[in-house]
Amino acid sequence: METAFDVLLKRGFVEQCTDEEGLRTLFQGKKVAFYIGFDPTAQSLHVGNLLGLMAMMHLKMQGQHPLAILGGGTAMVGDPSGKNEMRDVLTRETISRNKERIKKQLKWYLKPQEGNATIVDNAEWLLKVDLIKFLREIGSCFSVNRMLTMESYKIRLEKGLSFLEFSYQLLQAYDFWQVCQRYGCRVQMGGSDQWGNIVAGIDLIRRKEGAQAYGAVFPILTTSNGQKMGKTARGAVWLSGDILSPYEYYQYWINVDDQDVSRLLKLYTFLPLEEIEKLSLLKGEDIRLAKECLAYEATKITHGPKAAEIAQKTSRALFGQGEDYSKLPSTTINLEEIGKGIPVSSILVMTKLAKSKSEARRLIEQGGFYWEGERLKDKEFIINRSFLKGKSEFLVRCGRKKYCRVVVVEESPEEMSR
RNA sequence: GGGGAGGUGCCAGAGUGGUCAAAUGGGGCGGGCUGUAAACCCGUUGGCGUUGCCUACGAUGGUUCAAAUCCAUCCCUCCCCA
Repeated sequence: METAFDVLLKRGFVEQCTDEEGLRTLFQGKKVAFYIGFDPTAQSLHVGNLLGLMAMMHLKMQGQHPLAILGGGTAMVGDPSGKNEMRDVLTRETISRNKERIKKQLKWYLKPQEGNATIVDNAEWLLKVDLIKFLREIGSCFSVNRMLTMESYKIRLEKGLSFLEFSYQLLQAYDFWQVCQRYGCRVQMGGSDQWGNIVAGIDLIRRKEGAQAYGAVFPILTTSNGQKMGKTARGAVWLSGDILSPYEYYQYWINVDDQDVSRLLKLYTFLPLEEIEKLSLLKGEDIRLAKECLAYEATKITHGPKAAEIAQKTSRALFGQGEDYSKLPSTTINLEEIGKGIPVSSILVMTKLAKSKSEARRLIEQGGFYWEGERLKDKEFIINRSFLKGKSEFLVRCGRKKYCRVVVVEESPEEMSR
């Protein structure tokens, strides 16, 4: 019989786990609480975190009970795993700001209000911990010798590791023990860099409870030629729409490597495996169709069906047939300003297509700027009223695939709101 | 606490008084080729009012006509010893 765990296995979510048979039996039939932690170290979760969320959603659909730990306590310390440099110690204010945002995201995916999913903040127990008691009860269970041999510390042992970060593993192990007691949770999952921390928790539970706990880790997201995925020019692929618009999110998926499509479809969409198999048979140019499915489904999951549709329409309009790119991110410019004349380089900065005027000039010079589809190579060009020819909306393109809409308005937005 | 080595651009890593906005590689960006793919080739990669100016080589002061380079103090990291 196929268990919920098998679903994850088949879709390629499991890179490594402690006891495959054990997990399979555990997931047979009855509800099992399992947990994944999310530390609020940034303003938003990113596609890497989404992998865990996808796993949680899958298991939830299979009738299991996911438990998300919001790492309000652990974020105070900072996980050194997988990092090759010391982390900045985040201020309490930053953490609590991030926490609010990330909690919203977790709710969006896990929908705890429907039941069968729980979100807890580990600050709840970690902030109350008494140091001496902790060291005696938990610290005594850890062997520094053993910790030092762990892969996750290896880089950092060369580059520097403070005690603060070193102790992170104890906190995560403690977390696991806590949720084991509080929720009867005996399974933890995470990114592959979490292996060490997860195993530490399993050991702690064995020592404290004499109980068997389990762990599984997801593969690291790399492109087929070995580079880390989830990076764009603008940094990580954020899940929050106000940092990365649904359109840009959609584009990220559309632009994925051919060779990664099938794997990503399994991981980042809920499409049935048979369907994915069919899509994987596509060859050459047609692979784009599979990418469209991927992009659409993935965008639907994080931004909703409506946003996904708009993103798809916009994308098609810009790169294929169709005219409706009205939903493309746009920048408004005051007509009065245009009257005075604005250098093109400034327009590029305003539309955020270039970070600075120097960069904008460079880009124009190199022939990477297009105004209404026409290459404009004069970096000193001044946009003025006569150039607009009475139109009030323009499509601006930068490079091969970055677009922005420029809308000319009579008055500045501030004046309009007054 | 003692001794040694270091902190350079997005990253890695040269440079050890002027010729340094800083070699080289990676990454990024732009162009070409294409399928909004990969690979490959070419160009580019601090900012600005761009033949010039400003800000930058851990921080702050100092020496000098001139400092990433010399001196002082401080902060941080690594290694060895305790």
